[in-house]
Amino acid sequence: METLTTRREHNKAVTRRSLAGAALRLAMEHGLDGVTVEDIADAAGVSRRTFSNYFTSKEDAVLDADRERLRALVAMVEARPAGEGAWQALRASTAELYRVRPLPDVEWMAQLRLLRRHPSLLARQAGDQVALERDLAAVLVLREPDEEAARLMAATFLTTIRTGIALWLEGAGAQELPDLVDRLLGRLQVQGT
Amino acid sequence: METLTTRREHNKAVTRRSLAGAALRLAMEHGLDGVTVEDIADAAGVSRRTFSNYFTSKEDAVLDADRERLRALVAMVEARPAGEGAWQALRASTAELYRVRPLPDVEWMAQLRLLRRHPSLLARQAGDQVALERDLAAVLVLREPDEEAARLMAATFLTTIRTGIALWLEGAGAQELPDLVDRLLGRLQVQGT
DNA sequence: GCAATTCTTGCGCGTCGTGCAAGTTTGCGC
DNA sequence: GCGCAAACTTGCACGACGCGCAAGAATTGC
Repeated sequence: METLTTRREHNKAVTRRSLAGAALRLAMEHGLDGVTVEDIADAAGVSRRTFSNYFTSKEDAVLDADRERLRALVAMVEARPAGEGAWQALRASTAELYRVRPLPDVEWMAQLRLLRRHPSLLARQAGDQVALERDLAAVLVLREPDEEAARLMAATFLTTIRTGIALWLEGAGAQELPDLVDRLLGRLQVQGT
Repeated sequence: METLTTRREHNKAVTRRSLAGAALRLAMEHGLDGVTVEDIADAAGVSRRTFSNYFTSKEDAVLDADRERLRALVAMVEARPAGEGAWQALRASTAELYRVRPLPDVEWMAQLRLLRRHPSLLARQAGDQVALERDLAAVLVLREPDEEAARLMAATFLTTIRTGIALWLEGAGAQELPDLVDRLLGRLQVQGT
């Protein structure tokens, strides 16, 4: 059993996962405001100072998995067949994401729901997405040469994802999230060129 | 010259405007990180504690005018002719907003540009918009009965506004912001029902 | 004018983010 | 293995922040 990467990178990845995991777990258990950075650091077995070396805030840590998911999505879009149109590539990648990396079990999601209502998390999530818009647009521009259109697509696409999650969290959750998101994506049309 | 509202409401409004104005001015002058809440409070002639009675953070205060603008926009959408479709009402209201409340002068905007690059402001702005999505969707639902579609429209509309501003800030600013935003809105189509 | 409501202020406390410097771990060439 | 350099962790210290609380000041309505 060898580490594929160097020991350093491996250790860092472990610490990061440990911190993000502890942040999410503790926040779901005690509420976001019921947890301090120190609690998270303790649970991960590192100092408060080290926490700050990885994340700038609790919110940052809690949403780490989310960001990682989105980055994976961008990579999937990039890997779609060359001929495929921009919006189609986005839709297909989204479906692929839910297939390849399904959501955790139901009661876990139930707790996550409560957590996600927290305003500072919503704000942070929105901010993260804004930061990703450029990267996504850069990938899209290969399929949609008009930069303005690519940028608009990236932004509205990410917002649609977020809206889908929001609706799903608000609703009884009767329907599956992937179906809901796909339906929303189908309603949207961004004209290029 | 009588105050139209009660003295209390008037005083509060004055203090709020004073704080928000000082926050924006000082932030443009020294950068967001170069200003403390205390600085802002001093400039507005109130205590640090009182600042917190109005705003929860610097970012909150700096973006106050922005939020107010958006709330005015929602009111405009509500006031559009009854027969008008949802998206059309949004587009028309946006144009109206730029007509009724034009942007301040050029050099003021130039400084604002620098300020707006600050990540914590972008995040906060995005968060503010998310908070407004519900209100906007509630107004839209009169014109677009499908709640899901109304919500999606609200979200993508606000994102388009934000994207327009972002593109405008990044670009040389050669074109007028209202034109840019309107063009983006024209590219987008949200299917109802 | 007076009592009730609302707003301001100062104080205190726990938390947060970060620069810094000392200590520890890891990587790598020899 | 050995030892040096780079990278990472940690504790410390500091300014700043957000907010609960209670006392004082302003405003309201009667």
